[in-house]
Amino acid sequence: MPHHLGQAASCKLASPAASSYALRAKLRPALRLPRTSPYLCPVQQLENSLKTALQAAAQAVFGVEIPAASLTLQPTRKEFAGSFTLVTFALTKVLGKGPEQIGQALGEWLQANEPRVSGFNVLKGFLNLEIADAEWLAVFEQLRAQPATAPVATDGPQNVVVEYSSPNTNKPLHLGHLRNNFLGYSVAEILKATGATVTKANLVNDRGIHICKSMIAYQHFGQGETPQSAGLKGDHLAGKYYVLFEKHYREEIRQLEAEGVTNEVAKKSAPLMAEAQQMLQAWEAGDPEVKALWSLMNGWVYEGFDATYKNIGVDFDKFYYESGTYLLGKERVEEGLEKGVFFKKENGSVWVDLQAEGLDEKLLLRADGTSVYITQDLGTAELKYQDFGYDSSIYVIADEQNYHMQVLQATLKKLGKPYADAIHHLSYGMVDLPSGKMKSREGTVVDADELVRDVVAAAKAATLEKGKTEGLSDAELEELYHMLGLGALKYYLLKVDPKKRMLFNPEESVNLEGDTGPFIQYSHSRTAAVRRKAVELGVDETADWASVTELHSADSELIQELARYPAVVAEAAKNLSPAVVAQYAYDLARNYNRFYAKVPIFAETDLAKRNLRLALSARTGEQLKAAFGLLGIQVPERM
RNA sequence: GGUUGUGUAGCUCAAUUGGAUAGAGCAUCUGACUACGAAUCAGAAGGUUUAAGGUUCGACUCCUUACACGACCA
Repeated sequence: MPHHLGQAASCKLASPAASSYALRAKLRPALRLPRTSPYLCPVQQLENSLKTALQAAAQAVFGVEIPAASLTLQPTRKEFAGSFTLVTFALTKVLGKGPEQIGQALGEWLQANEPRVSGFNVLKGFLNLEIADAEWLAVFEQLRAQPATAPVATDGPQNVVVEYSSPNTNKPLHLGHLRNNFLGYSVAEILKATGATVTKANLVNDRGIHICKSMIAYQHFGQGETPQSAGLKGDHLAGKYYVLFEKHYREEIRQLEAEGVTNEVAKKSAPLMAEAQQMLQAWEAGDPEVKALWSLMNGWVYEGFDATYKNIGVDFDKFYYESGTYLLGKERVEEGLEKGVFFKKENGSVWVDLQAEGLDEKLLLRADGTSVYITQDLGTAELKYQDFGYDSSIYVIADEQNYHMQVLQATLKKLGKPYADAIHHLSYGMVDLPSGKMKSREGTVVDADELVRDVVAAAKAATLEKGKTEGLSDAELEELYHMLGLGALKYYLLKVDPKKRMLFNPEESVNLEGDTGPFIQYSHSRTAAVRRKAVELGVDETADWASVTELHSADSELIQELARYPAVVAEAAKNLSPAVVAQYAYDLARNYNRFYAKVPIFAETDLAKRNLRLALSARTGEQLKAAFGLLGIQVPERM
């Protein structure tokens, strides 16, 4: 490993040399391991027991056995009475009756024989079931038996590598990288919440023509400038020279064209580009002077990245560097030739034919023996498997590389790699601006560091305006502004389905009302205020509510929302979608605020009810914190 | 040209994977702070789900065709 990215680079999962792939393959013939049975959340358990009761009802009333799979139970829509709805259309054929008739008959039987069902109503083909308050109290008890952060067992993968961020070292991070970083971090945390072992990996693209461009420009115009002397973060300094290269390079092309050279030839023959190409060759040949400059500039960049990563709150367990892996793929190419799944053309270049897979012929190694992108990807995939023996390897990469990732997976399959099926491309859409696409050449790229500064400043201004932070120290205030600014930004980027292209509106991103991160952070700080007040009033925290028999609808609705959290985590993990968690956090916060406005807590005269509501409020706070933790967003005690 | 993704209120996003009258937020309008925190809550208005067919008890969701925008591959 040629470099270290500061503290973030602590590779606690560094692989022991003994863990060879061959050994692991023997130990692990199948990628999917047998699992403990998935954990069902209280709501799912209730649904299952309702299904069993419905089967019994069908048996008793119609004398027909219904498979559980044909019973579709869903949450009742808000405008109707009830909590669960059975769609009876699907049963008309099996039971030989009309949908209303079925609903009525099943409902009557349940109300008479199933104590959990306190009432029902039928509308067309929908049977709405009302659940007894005692059952909701039991559900809440069951939920509370586990802490909000308890792992949710699923039948998903248990040993996962999530590769994300993977920046180029010639310029600082921008808005697009932020979506990538937030997604990668969050998906890793969500998978951890299912009990999986997760390794966050970063494959740093530290070699190639792009960094040579920065280096050439630095040699020409740098005059020994350093991040310290320039007062610039290292990544921004490298970016400055990359821009300078492009500027002078364009100028050279223009001059050549003025002399009558065609654009195509000018691009290739411009002196600066020739120098950059030469430098790349010198680098590959190990030229000590070039390597020294490369180390120096990359070192600056890593310091800059390290600061940004720290600032935005993402981390990594393992760094890979292309300078260390780019040659590895050639072995895989040899392997493919030996196995006869790759072929050589007359000029010596190596290809794989993927037409049977609906793809194309793909170049794997150039005629001169130099590698292309996919060559190193083949090598890195193998290396990652040697290091971690994963049963799932997730690549967080923008959807412009969909084809590339398909080719990678298909090629690994051709090679007969057991881990080929474990590869998963988490493909996310690009981020657009109101002005259109981000284009680095047109200078419309939103810089990550600058953006973070802006959102934090906006959070600060709004917080000062509210003026509710009396008693916080200056340091605590700075922390709060940062928490709120980043909360707004992360939530904004994560609430959208990853696979969809999205629009970044700077004004909306710093908004803190409605469907925003700060709204949910505010809701959490409300639960914290309730807790403080309870302590202030000397309410016994262990006080129970055993005598409560009747609930307000706001109570039971909040319980129902709270109790589906484990199912939400499982779904988010299955779909690799932080948006599912974000949506849930918003729903829970809204539910809580409604509860807060509708029913009294401290003014409640029935002390058992008051105790229940305190417990509901506390649990809401824990789950908002847990859910936001999965998104990489912190929540404040007051704001 | 080939492959592929997307298209939902003025704008940004949802829709339990085929279920009820398609839901939220922003913006607009109206109400609620000497209530436990108004970064909140309650309400109004806003839709031929790009278009046309098809599949069935039922379609934003599945199929076909067209259109628009994007990405990738020559």
